[in-house]
Amino acid sequence: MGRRKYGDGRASVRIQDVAHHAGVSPMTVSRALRNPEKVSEGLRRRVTEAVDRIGYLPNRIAASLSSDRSTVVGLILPSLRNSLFANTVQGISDVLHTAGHHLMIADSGYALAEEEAAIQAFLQQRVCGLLLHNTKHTDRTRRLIAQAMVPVVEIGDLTQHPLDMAVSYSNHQAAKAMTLHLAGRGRRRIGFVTLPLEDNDRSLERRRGYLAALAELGIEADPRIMLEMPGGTGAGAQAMRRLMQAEARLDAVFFAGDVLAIGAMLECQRQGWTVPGRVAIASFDDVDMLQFMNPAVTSVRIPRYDIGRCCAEAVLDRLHGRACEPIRLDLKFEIIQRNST
Amino acid sequence: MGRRKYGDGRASVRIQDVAHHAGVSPMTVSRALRNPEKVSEGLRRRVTEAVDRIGYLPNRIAASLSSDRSTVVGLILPSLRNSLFANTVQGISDVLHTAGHHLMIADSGYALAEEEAAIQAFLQQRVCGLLLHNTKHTDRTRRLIAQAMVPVVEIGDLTQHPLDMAVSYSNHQAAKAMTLHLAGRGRRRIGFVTLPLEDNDRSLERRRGYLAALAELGIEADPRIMLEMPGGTGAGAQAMRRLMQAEARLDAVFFAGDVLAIGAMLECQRQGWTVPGRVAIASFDDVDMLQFMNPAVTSVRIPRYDIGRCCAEAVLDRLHGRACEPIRLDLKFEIIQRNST
DNA sequence: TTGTAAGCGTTATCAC
DNA sequence: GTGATAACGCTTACAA
Repeated sequence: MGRRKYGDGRASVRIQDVAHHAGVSPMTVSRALRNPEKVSEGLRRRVTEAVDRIGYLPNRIAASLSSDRSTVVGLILPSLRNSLFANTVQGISDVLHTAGHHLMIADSGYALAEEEAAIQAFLQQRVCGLLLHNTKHTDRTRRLIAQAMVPVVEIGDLTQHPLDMAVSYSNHQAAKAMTLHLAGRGRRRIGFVTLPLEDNDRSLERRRGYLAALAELGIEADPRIMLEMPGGTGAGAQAMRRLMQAEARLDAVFFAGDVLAIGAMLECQRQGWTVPGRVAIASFDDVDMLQFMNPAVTSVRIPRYDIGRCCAEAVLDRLHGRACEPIRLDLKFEIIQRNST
Repeated sequence: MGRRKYGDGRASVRIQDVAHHAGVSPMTVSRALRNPEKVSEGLRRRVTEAVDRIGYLPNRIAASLSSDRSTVVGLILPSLRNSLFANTVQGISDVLHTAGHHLMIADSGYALAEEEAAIQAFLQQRVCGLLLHNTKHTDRTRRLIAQAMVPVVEIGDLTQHPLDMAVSYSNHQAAKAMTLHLAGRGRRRIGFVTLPLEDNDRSLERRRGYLAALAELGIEADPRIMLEMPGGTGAGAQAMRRLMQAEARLDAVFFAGDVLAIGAMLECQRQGWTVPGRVAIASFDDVDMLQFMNPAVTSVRIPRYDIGRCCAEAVLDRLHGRACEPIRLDLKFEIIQRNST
């Protein structure tokens, strides 16, 4: 036996209620709402009137179960606090919204195991697509995704071997390009400050890019001027002090994170180290702030919003049967040169 | 007749498949997974083994439909780009994650009609709770929510008359307190720069707070030194110039938005207007950056992360039958005084 | 163009 | 402690 016994009262209005009020069958209601053109005008009007009168809100849970189609896309970021991701999220949201889809968000706290848990949870919610910032994953994550038959886009780095699709830019190339830019401005002793490397493919790729540039330039990498720091303005300031102390001939620092760079700039002001006279400063991720610093800071600009748009579109394309083969889309980057270099 | 005809193959493994493999009924599988203690140890193990072997992921869509219980909370923000909200989102996510719940996000683009549409969409998804940054809503929004029987928390301002619950701080009191602080530092001609006011209850409350403080101080409000600006560092800089031009005796400016204040600070540096000598600067929303400016900027600190935690907890409490009466929780604010005032 | 019947994968209920 | 059965509210497939 079922429930609905002691007037336990589910609150919500069902399609059948609309059908009664409009004097039609539930199927006609369903059609009138989803394919109005497939229903005669009279019925169509009676249905929409009934819907308005009794306040019917179609139950998408039931629709999803029945049709085996979901409209929810899952996004997993390392952190929700990072304002850089905000642009990407907005791009995703804009595209999904236009298509009548929805967005679920989780964060992995920069932990692979948490990413795995979040993916499992999303698959249980039967999301119709998965957007992952990470490109490094646990084995079980790979297995889950292989089984799931759901489009997946990795967006944090243009990895060589995506799980499925990749829409991003090359952290490696970007970091290399910026290092070469500094060299092009006559700098030779170029420090490098990275965010934590553990399980972070983006940070690792950026460091690799920096090292690749040095190799190409025939400059030997000097571990004393390569720092791994936590995030935050304070960490940037501290890094700046430590580098200046470690190497008197230091003539440039490349910060692989915007907040670090800002902290470093402010520290230079405090210490009276002129930029770029005494030392050049370059940043990754072109936040608004950098161009308003004094001097304005040279930076790698990443098309974060576009990455969001394109990864969402990649999922939708797959769902709609357009563009069925896995894509690997490079949205590039730009070196924005300003007065700090 | 149903489907499952020409081997159209829904991919996913069902509870029944687990049941077969474990040699038990589907109900036992369901119980073993949700209430392990209600199943004998032997069956429990057989079930978990079967689950692992065939890679079963419970279908939460079906579970939700059957049990009329969802684990998804919907959050609607004016924008996803604003990094201030990021802290709140993280707080929400942390709490929901711990409780095994999930988060859907949408943005209203600061438009009431979009908020309404997002709420309708979320209700169709049968979210178990709704978190709204806005406190101003369309009539239809109010009707939708009244019908929905879902816990709702408004988090952008501690409104006097919440739809249901409110977890926030008083924008009015905060702006008033900061204005009084400036007066307490001997300032009399205090400019005020706000973000767009239209349909934005937070901005309106902040301006009301500013005006209330002036009234209390017996200072007449001067429209020439009250500006409404779009967001961004550039707008802050521009506002600063216009205010200095409009009123030579200007001795303080209160920016009701952190990015505006930063832009203004940078402009003061460029123009050689000493802070706080020539003019004091105060900000709303204590972002990291403000304390690293030179001089560090006095600001209202809002407990954004805690607001996120508490609003999520309010929803969960209601769902679990704890704390059934509507709460209105004031998380307060702090005036962080620094060298700019 | 409209309606009927079956079934989506789970859980609530009751019987054993 | 375990299982059979009937829903949950919708859509697919097919018949009229």
